[in-house]
Amino acid sequence: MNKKHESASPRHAKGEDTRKKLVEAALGSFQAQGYRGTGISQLLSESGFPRGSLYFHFPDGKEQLGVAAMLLARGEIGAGIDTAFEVAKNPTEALRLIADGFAAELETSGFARGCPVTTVALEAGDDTPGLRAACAQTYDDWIERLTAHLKAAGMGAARARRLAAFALSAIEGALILARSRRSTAPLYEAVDELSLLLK
Amino acid sequence: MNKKHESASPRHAKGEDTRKKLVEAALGSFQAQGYRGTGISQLLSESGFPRGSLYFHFPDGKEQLGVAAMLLARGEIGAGIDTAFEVAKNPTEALRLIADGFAAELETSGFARGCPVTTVALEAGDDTPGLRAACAQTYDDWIERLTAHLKAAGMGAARARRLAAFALSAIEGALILARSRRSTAPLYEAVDELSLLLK
DNA sequence: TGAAAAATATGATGATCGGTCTACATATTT
DNA sequence: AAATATGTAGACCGATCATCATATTTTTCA
Repeated sequence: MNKKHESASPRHAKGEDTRKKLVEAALGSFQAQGYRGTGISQLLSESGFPRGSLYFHFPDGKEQLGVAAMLLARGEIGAGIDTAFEVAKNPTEALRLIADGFAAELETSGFARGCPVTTVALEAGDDTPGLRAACAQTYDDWIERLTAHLKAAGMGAARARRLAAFALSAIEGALILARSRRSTAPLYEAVDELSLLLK
Repeated sequence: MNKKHESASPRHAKGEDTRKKLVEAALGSFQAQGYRGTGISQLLSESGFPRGSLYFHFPDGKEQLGVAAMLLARGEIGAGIDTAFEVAKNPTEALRLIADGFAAELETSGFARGCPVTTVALEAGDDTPGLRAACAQTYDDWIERLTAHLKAAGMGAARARRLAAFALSAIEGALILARSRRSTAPLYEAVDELSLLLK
């Protein structure tokens, strides 16, 4: 009768589960419609949870939910970066794999879902300082990962850090153009140009 | 008593003047706070116009105002691109001048104002198709201008178009990182890396 | 000039939706 | 059995955008 003991992951209390689903739903909607473009009510009706559940898990409301969503995005895309560099033979190929991931996201969503962080970062102003900080930390985390991988590929530390930041800039910008033009071409063109610098 | 005759610019009907001021106020607020983050009421109280005036000049409401703002941004930044390439000796220097412009905008606003189009473009979804189109056209316009200038500098047509799009990607992405980290460094680093490709 | 017509300005109003909070019910743990 | 964790329901207030009927100004043209 007790369901808790048959759970596959005993560490997962039931509450953690609804919390996780809320964050996932939030990330998906934020990514496609933006932070302000996503209403709490919409989020709840989509995920099926009642209103109060959200405010139990996120007493500080929408912004706290946004921060959690950014944290999730950081981990997901960060892991994507790591595996891309592990699988690929060289940095150029790794960037191409990363581009593949974003391209798939764009195409399966009708070019609605670009970078989940950028979408939110541009909306986060002084009124949502926590959200703003979470976005900034996410970018920093990705740059650090990229830097580490470039160094591991034999690049000098200073050059690696610089190229890592530039690669992120270029890819983020290409994602915006790609979304706007409804084409993944800018993404792959950016990778091609970046590969010229990866020598 | 009649004020109309002492106007310095006889071509400017009075109505056009308030329309222009509304668009300028809108662009400024959209750039700093985003499209959805900017309320009509806020816009009106800032510019001092009554509510009805806006809906007289923009019967389709906020979205039409947004489209007009994007058109203004297109012209302003487009002109900035042109003059940068006219003044500069080479494309690298031109990009640096363009970066200077964005850097000044960032710093005078406490890193609140990045690219006015990107801020809006990521918020424009299927619910605001006109706004989305206006953003896309603006990017296209800028890429065309950049392409023309690169070709004028002796670059092949295909390479020019490709580099133009990549340069825009890189600068737009750098603007996002710059805003997020509250530093203009990513902007100039992007220009430095781009200059390596401009040979 | 002067009166009709068009253009523009005005602000009260409404319907909707936003995020937040409170009070209570149920489940789970101690 | 007591205590805590979580789920549920609905009411709240403020802000949002859009609309309207009505002034006022500007233009037209007889």
